[in-house]
Amino acid sequence: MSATAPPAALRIGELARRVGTTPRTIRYYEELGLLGESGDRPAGGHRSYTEADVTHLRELIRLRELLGLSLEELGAVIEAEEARAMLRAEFEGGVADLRRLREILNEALGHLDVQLSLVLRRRSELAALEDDLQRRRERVIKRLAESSDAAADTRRDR
Amino acid sequence: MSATAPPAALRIGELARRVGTTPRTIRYYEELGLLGESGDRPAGGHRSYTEADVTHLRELIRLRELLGLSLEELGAVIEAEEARAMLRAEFEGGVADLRRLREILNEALGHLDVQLSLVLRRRSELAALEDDLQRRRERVIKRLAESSDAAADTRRDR
DNA sequence: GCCAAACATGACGTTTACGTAAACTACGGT
DNA sequence: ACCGTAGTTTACGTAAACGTCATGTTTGGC
Repeated sequence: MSATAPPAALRIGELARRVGTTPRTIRYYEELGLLGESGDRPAGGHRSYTEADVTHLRELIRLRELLGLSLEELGAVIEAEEARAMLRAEFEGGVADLRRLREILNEALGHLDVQLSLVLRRRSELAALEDDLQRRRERVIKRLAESSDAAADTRRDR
Repeated sequence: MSATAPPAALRIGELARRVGTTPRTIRYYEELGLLGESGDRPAGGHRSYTEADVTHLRELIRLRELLGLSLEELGAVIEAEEARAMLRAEFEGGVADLRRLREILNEALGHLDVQLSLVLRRRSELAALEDDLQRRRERVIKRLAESSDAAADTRRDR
């Protein structure tokens, strides 16, 4: 009996269903290097994924959709995740030196900051758009009110 | 001398430069029906645009980029602008009836609301993403601090 | 050990959103 | 009237991001 429940390995179809995409897309992303090559696979054997892969892939899709990044840009951006994986891998089998740890953490921090800056820019652009739309909406409403007044005048006049 | 300054007609190259795109793209958009067909053109004659077209095209590009809409979806969404144009056209040559006016205004309002709802959804999704990133950032920073403490311990121990 | 369902691996097809080249034409200035 | 620059149409090309077979292989269950 293990202390933590087994990760319950997923196959590509399940993973696809879980994140709302298709197996083909997942293989494509792997081909582009956006998803770790699933370690060692018997060459022809089925790909196997963990719960962590689910969140990772969801994250990829989220960045793609919300920031409008191309898959290539995405690859450049998500090296933060790789740093995290690297960290986990290095500490999996025992202790590692602190110097290396802080190196990795700093790298991850840099990548997170890049992503945050992208998000902030988008956010402000969206806010500007929203303001414009809101202003236009007000103007339309004002004109509707005016037209209503005019109609009232007409009724009064006749 | 006219009361208002002449609209200073633009040709396709200038328009493209102004909005940061290419003539090809503009013709393509026209082909898809996203840009009014420039009224009557001598069949082979140059396309002519006004300052209003500049803002209109900018708006299209903005919606496309920020909301991640396909050109087809865009076409469905921007009928608000067409309503506005219709209104302007109908009132250009004189008076029109109030019933029709309010009809058009209500239509425009509906389309604006659709756009606003799209923007709001995006906005909240982006906010969620930002929160996640921020949280992760905090965690990394905390771990960096911890590693700094550990380093201090090491120095003290030796 | 067998079998159906799911997966693997090419390879080619498809859609979207334009780019690019060719051959011809229109416009504005001198 | 001429001429260079920019524009027109038509058509084919293309990069990105997958979809869609076809064919063979794995896996989990009985």
